Amino acid sequence: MSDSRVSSVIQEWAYPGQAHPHHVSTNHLAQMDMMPYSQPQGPARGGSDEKGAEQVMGLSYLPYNSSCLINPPSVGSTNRHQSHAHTQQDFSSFLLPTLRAPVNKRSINKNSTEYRLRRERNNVAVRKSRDKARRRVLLTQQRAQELQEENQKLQTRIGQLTQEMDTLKHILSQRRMHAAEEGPAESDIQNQI
Amino acid sequence: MSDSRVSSVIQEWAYPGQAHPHHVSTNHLAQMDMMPYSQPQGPARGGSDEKGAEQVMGLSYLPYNSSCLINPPSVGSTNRHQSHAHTQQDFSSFLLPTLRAPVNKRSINKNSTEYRLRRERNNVAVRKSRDKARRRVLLTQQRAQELQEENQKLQTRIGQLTQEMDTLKHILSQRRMHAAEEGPAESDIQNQI
DNA sequence: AAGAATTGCGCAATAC
DNA sequence: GGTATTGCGCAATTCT
Repeated sequence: MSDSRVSSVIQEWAYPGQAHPHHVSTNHLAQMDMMPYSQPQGPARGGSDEKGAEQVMGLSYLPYNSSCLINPPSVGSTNRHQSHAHTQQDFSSFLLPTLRAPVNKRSINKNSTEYRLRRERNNVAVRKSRDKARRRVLLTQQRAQELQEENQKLQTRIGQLTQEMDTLKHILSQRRMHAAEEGPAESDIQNQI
Repeated sequence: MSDSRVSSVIQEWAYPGQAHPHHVSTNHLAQMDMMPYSQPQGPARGGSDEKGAEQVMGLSYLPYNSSCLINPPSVGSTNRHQSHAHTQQDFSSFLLPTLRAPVNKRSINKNSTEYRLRRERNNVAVRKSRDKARRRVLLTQQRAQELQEENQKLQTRIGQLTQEMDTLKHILSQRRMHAAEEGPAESDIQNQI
């Protein structure tokens, strides 16, 4: 509920090599709801795996967290992602110094194993969280459905009871009249109801 | 419910110019729920605008839809996105011909105005759709809440009616006894209820 | 202080 | 053809 996320303003700086992949989408056919959200092992989880992408970076442009990319030549991509490519694009070395805006920030090496690990862990968490959300929504819908049905039944029940009440009251009033004719006394009905 | 999306296997082919940006995120502070999902005009919608990015491309490697990128020199970015940069990166012209794998597919120029237009329209649609989904979920939650409350009231009402019924029945049985003492007759109560 | 959980976003595939 | 949905990964934040 507290979404004060200032949103990310990512600036592409690498003048020439500025592209930064991203997407590297994978197959995600298995929606398995039972799976413990294991890391999408190589070809697992989808089918063919993803690749791609080594981006020079995407730095955010925010006051509290703008990141510059210092894409070091460490092209040794060890992750299934960004398997190939990025053979040349370190323009950053001479381009960014000029264009790069918030040069003062933490640099994140998107090729580092640590980065990939964090990303992968987050991806797992994201999938888990979304599954959870989906289930929650479904449960809420079901609950609403059930409540609606129960409501219907209760309404019906109330209708029946009300009718019975009317009948009884009618009968009682009749009785009272009869009783009055014979001998005016015992007027407890009015008081009791 | 029919999510047969085979997932996308995006292959980065541009040997050298292969990077493809992506992200270019913008500030999205305004979550405005009233806005008609207008295209994120320049600085509008967030604050600072996004830029960046022209990637050489990312082609999918699927049987039914693998796309190659034929990033033509048409670097003339006209969109607010990728405002600057992409001043030179047409490696594709001489690199892809060699490495490009599934050369037989539709080529998508990610720098084309048409592509950006489509993307932007889709982004708008996505935002709209998600807002709608969010509202739907909220409504369902509210409805469940209301139904729950109404249910409570109905239950209470039924409790009251039931009790009154019992009282009336009790009174009637008393009366009947009295009536029986005086003169056994008119036994309509049992039949009427 | 660090990792997990959330959430907005854009992309691409696909449903409509 | 175009919009609407949906899964996904990223990054910023929040929660623990």
